[in-house]
Amino acid sequence: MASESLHPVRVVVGRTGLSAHVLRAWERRYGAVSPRRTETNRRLYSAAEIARLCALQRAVSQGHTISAIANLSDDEILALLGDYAPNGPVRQSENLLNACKQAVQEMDTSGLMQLLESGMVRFSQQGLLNELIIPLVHDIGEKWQKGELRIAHEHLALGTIRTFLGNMLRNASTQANGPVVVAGTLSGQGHEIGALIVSWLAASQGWRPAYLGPSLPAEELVATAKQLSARLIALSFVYPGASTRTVAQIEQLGRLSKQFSIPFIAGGRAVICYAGSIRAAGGIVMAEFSEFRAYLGENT
Amino acid sequence: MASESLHPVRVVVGRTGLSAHVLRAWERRYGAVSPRRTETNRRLYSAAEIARLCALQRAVSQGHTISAIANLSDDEILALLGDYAPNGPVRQSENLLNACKQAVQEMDTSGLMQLLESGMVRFSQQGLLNELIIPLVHDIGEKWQKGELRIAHEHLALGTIRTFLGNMLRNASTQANGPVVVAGTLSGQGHEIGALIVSWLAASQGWRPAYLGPSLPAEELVATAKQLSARLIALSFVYPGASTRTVAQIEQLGRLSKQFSIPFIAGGRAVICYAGSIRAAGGIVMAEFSEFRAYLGENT
DNA sequence: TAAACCTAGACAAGACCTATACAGAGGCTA
DNA sequence: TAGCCTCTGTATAGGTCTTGTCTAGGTTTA
Repeated sequence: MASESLHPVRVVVGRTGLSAHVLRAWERRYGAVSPRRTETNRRLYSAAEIARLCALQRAVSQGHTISAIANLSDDEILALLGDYAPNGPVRQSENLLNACKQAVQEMDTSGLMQLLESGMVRFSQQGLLNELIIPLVHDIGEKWQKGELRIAHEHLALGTIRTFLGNMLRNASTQANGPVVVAGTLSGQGHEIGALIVSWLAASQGWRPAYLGPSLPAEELVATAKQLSARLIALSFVYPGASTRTVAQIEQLGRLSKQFSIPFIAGGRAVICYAGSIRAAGGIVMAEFSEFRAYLGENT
Repeated sequence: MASESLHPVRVVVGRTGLSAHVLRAWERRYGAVSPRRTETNRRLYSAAEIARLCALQRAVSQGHTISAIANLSDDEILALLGDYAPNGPVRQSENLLNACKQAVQEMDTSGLMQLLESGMVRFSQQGLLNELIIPLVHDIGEKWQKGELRIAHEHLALGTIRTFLGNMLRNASTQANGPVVVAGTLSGQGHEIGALIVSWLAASQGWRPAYLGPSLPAEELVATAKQLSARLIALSFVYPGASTRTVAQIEQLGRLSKQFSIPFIAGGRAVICYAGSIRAAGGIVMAEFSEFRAYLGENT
């Protein structure tokens, strides 16, 4: 097979933060890596070698001596760093979740994104949602309310998760002729993660989601649903307190939904606060994503 | 096959930002492209060749050496850039911007995403911003104000663009030791595209952006900047009208910015409305992304 | 005729290589 | 405690390779 991507030394310097001198010293003295060479003897590092160097550097900064660890296997280095548990999947998910929480605390967005992506590889969709993303989002919400995280932590983390989910949504294979579901949140509900998850779930069940984002008036949701001949409108509620504004929006949505006979369905952490209004307006209340998944499966 | 559009060298210079000298050197020394010639020996570049040159340029700016990558296939170059190769043939539309506008009108998010991605292949970063994304966002804003688009169109389109930019940001290679810039918008400024673009530009100039998303109080921005030892705070203003709330936030930011001596810089469509307050608070006003890029380059 | 474009060749900055030296931190021994 | 050793990041010297830029001189275009 042809060349996997190979990188000159300056890329490695930039990505690892190690100086070129150190890179050469580690190679010469301890054989930490063995990069290939060009015909003219320039080093060419593979992505795996760069990752290894990053791991080595982290281990060194944690107090290990380079001479002692330079010739360990990749797995051993990762084990040293503690973020890789060769045990059962339970441990793994716990570790991953904790690592994510720590990344949030440290405002390390690229680290968080990497962890999410590694979760994508390690879990099924359902597992990823139930064991990583949802607990993480809940944890962030709670810590924020308790004042343990600043607003900035929350924004940084949710922004990263948003990008991650947006990606998942984009890469989910969409059926060309699947039924359309319009997803979003009502005016005043500014939290979009739930609606994104819903869109992603729908896409993975063969529906075609139209993700409208947060804070939309009821008319807009319905008008869009009409234009796209949607078979369903899905909403997410996160802010509790049953604000009158939100209730009014729900009532209006109920009227329009009947008029054009497009059913709507509601979920999210705060959906129970609005359950009465939603049922009265003719909507379906779902407490769990799994119920939503089942609903989608039955009505494809 | 009828005449596909062929472009003289000056067009290529404009679109790629490479000098004519460099274009010829890459061709002569590494065979990066093989443009056709007129009868009088002038070079004529195809759209595909221009795209290839853009991709090569991006790869070089990420640290690859031109000699090593000039003779890779198009797909290999894209793989190097971390973008996945488009599975289908790239839609050949002479005017990408119009196609995007139409996709917005038709609420075709996946079409819009595809178009944005093909733009990524076809333009340099600069070209993509100036010729596609910024005009598109402006167009959406204008049509929305005129009532030609519904809110839902706007949300759908901006959500897609958000995901796209979030991706660009993620894939931009980050320097391990680059200076940190905190990017976001102040409370009341809910439009995040500008701040995302800023983060992306910063990342591509060797900075490490912390993208905080929209609507943050000044204290949060500064506290985050302090925690991350940021060298700069970058803001985006989109809503005009000089609301007193925003002005108050700017003033507070000015105070905190002085206190901790972290400079701040502001851009965005509505920045002129606030230029007075910003300058009074000690901030730098930038009307164009190119100025911002220059600032970043000088202060790395 | 001025500006744009072409070829061919030259040049200089700087990126990268090897080899060697050096100095501070820490540990071990007497 | 002094003396000595190892470990490890950093610096220097001197060479090669890479690559953007420039020059010189000719041709085409507007």
